[in-house]
Amino acid sequence: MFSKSCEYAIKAMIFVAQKSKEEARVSVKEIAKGINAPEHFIAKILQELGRKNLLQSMKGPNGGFFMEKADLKTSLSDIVTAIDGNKIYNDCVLGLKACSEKNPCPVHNEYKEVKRGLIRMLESNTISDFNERLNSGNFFLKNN
Amino acid sequence: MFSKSCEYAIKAMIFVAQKSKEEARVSVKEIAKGINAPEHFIAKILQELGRKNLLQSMKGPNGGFFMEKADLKTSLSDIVTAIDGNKIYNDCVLGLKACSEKNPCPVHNEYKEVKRGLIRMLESNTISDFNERLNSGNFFLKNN
DNA sequence: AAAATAAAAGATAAAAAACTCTTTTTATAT
DNA sequence: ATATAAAAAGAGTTTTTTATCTTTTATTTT
Repeated sequence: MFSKSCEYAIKAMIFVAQKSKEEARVSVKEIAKGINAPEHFIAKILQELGRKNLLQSMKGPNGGFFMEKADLKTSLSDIVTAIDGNKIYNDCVLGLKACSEKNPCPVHNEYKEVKRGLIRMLESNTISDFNERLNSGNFFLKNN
Repeated sequence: MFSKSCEYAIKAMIFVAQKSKEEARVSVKEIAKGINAPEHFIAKILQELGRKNLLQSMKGPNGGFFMEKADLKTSLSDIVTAIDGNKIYNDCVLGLKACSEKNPCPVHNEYKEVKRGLIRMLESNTISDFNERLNSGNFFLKNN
């Protein structure tokens, strides 16, 4: 569904959001540990998320990654698009370049419904939604 | 969504089904050309589909791939599972091994609905459905 | 100003996926 | 029987993705 990078990105965004409640900054090391991701790899992803302005960062002592209030409005779709591009929106399930509404592949119409549901899900779920869920204690991000 | 191999597999299955209406056998070369797939690569995939008994093959002159009536009942799900395994059924969207109904990740419940739709789609669409659609002339498999 | 800390950037390495080439096996036709 | 055709199998190669290591730049603290 998503690339590994994208999975990490989503987890990292949620993790940073959780941690930056009390104005704290989170280092790459903490994030990597917190979401079981390879440190230097997640660093690259965080850089990209920063470039795309989905979260903020500061260098130097007491630096790290953090979120402003606006960043909490980021949707899953924003993250997925930032890291994996918009192939979920555009590409044919069978990888046919010519596939379209007017020239549909045999799976097109059936997949359209699934895709609609997926996109709706991606666009309606935001980081602050996830935050609330985690705060409730009924959801988890840890892998073990 | 699916691996490249899996996309090819689906296209190949549909292509062979189309061609084996009149008892004909189709060579790897024809299939490769017909679905714009690299010849030796699709050959491997066809081998695997054969091993899993989703289609039939014969060696030698006038040999090639073909389908028996029963093979037309193959669902998209059968093909996807044969090539990509059942990660669509089992894996967490965020790649969390510990994610489950009892221990859900923040995306779990929302994704569950999407997944349900996807699986329904995969299981209810068969090769013969695609065949009929292609026969109607309103659907296409060619890439250009 | 100097030392320390942490992200940014760049370069390299390992693993997986996609693709290619060669040889072997099996069936058919002559 | 022999030659031929086509898949099966095996052994690479290339490309992409994932992961690691090193150097540079920015910020803070002393």
